[in-house]
Amino acid sequence: MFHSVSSKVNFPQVEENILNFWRNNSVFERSVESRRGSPRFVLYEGPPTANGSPGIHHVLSRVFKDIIPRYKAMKGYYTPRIAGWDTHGLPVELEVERGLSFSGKAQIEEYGVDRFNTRCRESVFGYLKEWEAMTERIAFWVDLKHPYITMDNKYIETVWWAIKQMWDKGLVYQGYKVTPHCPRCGTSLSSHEVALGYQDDVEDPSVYIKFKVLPSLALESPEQKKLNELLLDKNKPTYLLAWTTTPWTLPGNTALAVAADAEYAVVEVDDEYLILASALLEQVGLENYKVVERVWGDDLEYLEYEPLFNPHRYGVERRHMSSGLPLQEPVRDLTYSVIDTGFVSLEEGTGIVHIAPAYGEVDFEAGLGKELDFVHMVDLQGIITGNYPFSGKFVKDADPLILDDLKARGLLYRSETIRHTYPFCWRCETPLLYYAKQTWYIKTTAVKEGLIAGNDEINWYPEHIKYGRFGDWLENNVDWAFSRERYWGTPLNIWRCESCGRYECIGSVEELKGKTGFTGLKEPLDLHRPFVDELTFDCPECGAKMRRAPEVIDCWFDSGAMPLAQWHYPFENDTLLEDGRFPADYICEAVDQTRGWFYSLHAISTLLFNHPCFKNVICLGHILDVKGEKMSKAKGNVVEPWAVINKHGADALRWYCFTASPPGNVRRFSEKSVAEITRRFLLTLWNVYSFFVTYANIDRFTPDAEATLSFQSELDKWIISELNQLIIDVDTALDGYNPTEAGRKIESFVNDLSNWYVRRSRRRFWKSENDADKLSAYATLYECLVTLSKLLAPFIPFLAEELYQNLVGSVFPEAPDSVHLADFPVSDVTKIDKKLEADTRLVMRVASLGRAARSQAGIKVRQPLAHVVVSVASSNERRSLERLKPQILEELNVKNLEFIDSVAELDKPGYMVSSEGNCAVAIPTEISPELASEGLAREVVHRLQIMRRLAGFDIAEYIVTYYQGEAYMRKVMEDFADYIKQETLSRQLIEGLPGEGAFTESFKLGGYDILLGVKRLG
RNA sequence: GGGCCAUUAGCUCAGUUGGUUAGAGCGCAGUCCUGAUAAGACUGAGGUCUGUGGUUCGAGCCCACAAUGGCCCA
Repeated sequence: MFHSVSSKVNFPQVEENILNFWRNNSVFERSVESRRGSPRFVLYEGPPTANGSPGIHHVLSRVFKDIIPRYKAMKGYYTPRIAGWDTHGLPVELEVERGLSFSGKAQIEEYGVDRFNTRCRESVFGYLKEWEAMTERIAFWVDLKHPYITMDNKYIETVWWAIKQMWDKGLVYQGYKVTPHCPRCGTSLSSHEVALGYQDDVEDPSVYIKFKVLPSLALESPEQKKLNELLLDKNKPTYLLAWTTTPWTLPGNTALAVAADAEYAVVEVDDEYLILASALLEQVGLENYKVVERVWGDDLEYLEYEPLFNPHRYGVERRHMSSGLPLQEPVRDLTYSVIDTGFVSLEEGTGIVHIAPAYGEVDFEAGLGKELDFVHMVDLQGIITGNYPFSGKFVKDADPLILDDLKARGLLYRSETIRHTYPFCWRCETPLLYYAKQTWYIKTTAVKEGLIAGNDEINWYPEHIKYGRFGDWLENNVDWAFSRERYWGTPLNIWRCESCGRYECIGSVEELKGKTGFTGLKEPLDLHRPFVDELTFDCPECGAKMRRAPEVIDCWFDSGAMPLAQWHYPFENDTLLEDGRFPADYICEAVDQTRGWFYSLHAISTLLFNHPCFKNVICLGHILDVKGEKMSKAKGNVVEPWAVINKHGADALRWYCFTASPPGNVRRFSEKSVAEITRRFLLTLWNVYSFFVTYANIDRFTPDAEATLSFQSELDKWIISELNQLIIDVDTALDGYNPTEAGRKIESFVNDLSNWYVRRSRRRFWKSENDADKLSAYATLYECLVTLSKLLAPFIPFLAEELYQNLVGSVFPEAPDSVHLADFPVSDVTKIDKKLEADTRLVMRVASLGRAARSQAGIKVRQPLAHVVVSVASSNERRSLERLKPQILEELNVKNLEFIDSVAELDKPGYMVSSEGNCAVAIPTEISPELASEGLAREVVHRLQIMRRLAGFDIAEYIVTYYQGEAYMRKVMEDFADYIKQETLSRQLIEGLPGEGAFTESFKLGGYDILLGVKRLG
């Protein structure tokens, strides 16, 4: 006996019970261990940070991470899955800073790095319990008891090892480079972080500045000489007109750039001359002034001008951009010159570009190329240094003061504002400053070819990411700025000699401890700041003290090193690269990880081994709200996963994730869709299951593993054929990392099973004799349900388990006690009959048309008709229908099936035709008295069935039926007595008043009055 | 400014290598069926397949350009 199954079901409750079963019986662990020794299938879990509640998008990625390993396990692979937690980085620090109401690094230092990092350490697991609960509840099977954690000493040590490998290959360098810098967080941002924070429509100054040109002796060409004559005119000074949107960089100006091959005009404006590109005269509004001279850009080269702010006058250092940036002596009458560069735009501005090497990437490059001066007058907090009138101000606040100063000196030609796109810090929304400073880099550009070649071997789903978003990113690779001037992170493992400046990279704790003069160690060892900062040793060159560089490393490096660091490679598990644990077969994250984790994994793996570390990747689209807008706390449109799970269950949410839309697309999430999934799919499946169990128990059906289904009807053969085809389809789709297609195929099968197989087989299940046909029906439906439970196990592990345990567990004690320990079904291709499948589709079509004809004629299906007339495209189809004739007769409640050659023959009085394409079906509209009586008998049966249910009788319970009515009705009751008795499980039909305790009702059927009563037997 | 993705019924989505009259589910209106009943069937309304060109005997599908939305980059 199966345990009884109500058609009413509370999925979340069923799921909770199954969770308990899995927990109490270590089913996950056993599902892994039972396949030990088989080939491995490796999933890398991209570590989330548990310092906030998991969102619906985390559910999406976690169920996609789950389904493939579950499938592979059932296919026999050994597939341990290790959880991981990302614990370092700016997001964590910012969360802690927020909690402490800090506004910058100074407060952290004051508070103490020790205490601050302790807070970070606590914060990263603030929501661990909730993450673990959610992970378990949605049945993401992963080993939560032994996770890798990026802040563990062992994890850090592997990261150190990895950096040391790169160091030894000469791939780590310290560059004086302009990087996007967040003045609030006090650190550089990597290019992928910058990408997160662009804002449109930012209002900034748009100003035109005049740079006073000085006469020169060095000018030689005729044009230059003419120019010089103008410059010698003491009454009319000459200015180069330049344009900028960042006035605060003007004190750092050390050159002006022109385009050598562009034409420039000298315009006489009132009592001064202005120089700018001819092409931009109109745009700047100078087209109506007199052009006194036209020259080429290269004539302007080497022209000297007065700096707007002589750095020496304002107490700011001036360095020279030759090797080592040597400090320059004060010069009273400092001049700068015009240079030619390739990047001067003639689309906007003036065609003369202000160059401040400290504050722009191209400016810096130009500075290196032309050996310009380097003037840096802003500190790391974005505050102007020196003794300018605007010193001490934040750069953006200094902008208007700088402009006032220039205006007072007559050097501001025009001041406006523009709206453009500007990058902001993705965490704290402070405008980023492009800022020259020393940063540690990994020379990823050295392995660019390897990155691209490695990508060729990776399967991306969807495919377009491969050579689209990811491929483009690799093609445009720049070196990885991987150091951060922060506190909570893997400390950079580079030590520097205080005296001679020698650097050394340390690759392990052992190596560090073995250094001559090593000191500062406190037990227990904690590799984090500030303790690691205390670890010093002697410089092997000069004997002075070696101190650690103050930076920590980008947390993306942490997570990207997980293939090795989760195993503490190479300090432990040194066979990792050969024993199948590397590379991963599968990873899965959302599309924002293209430049995040996907990249850091790929880069580190390529740098170390010149080999990709993942073979297949599903790249998920983002989840939007029901209106297609991004979910955000501010908008209040964030969907809380627990609410959905508690109401509809995890399986419903999982099935939604897999089948609702292609995984790579953006998806609009609504709870309504999950509710629809439940109705459309889960309840349909449940109803079939409940139907089966109800009747199987009545008939004491016991499946026999050895039995051959030799008595199968055409209907049975058909659904078994569809089932075996389904196994192939699902297997193929999952093997190709396409759960969506696989799930949709299952949906379609369940629909056929419910709405054709079960509907057409119902009478076979409730007829009284236990004959071969009935057994065949049970065995067939049983096989479908058991196979479905296995096919569905990776998708909806709870419901699959419920089906399996009841259908298999209660009958076959020797079978695995969980569907997740079972093997994936194998298709028996000999049972696939394509002809029968096509023929059955045709029958369905004819039945559908027949019902349509009945509907149009207004004749109930309950009313039997003499025949149905069908016209089909070919004699083949006619033969097919002949073969499956019983299905049509029963479905349409007709006595006979007739064929005609052409639709035209049907178009006559007395018939109602319905057609589609080459197929037409007609029913007679005349009903003989005999058929009318039979129809009435069926009507009586129908009413009695409803009464049985209303009276609360059991499905299999026998009753006595009473009736009283007009003569015609009495005759119907007598003529069809056997039929009525059989259908309604009535032992007797008694004419007369219903007995004591009977449930009675009276009806008017076909115009005749009748009183009916039903009563339990004794 | 550049790149990628999407755009098919009110909503969510299918739509094979280009080939009859573009489909499903939900929702809506109506009818039916029902011992799976918190299901099911049928009918109806609802589509210029985002637009404009092009290739072709034939385009929802291929090409070009554009629009809208989303994402990424500068």
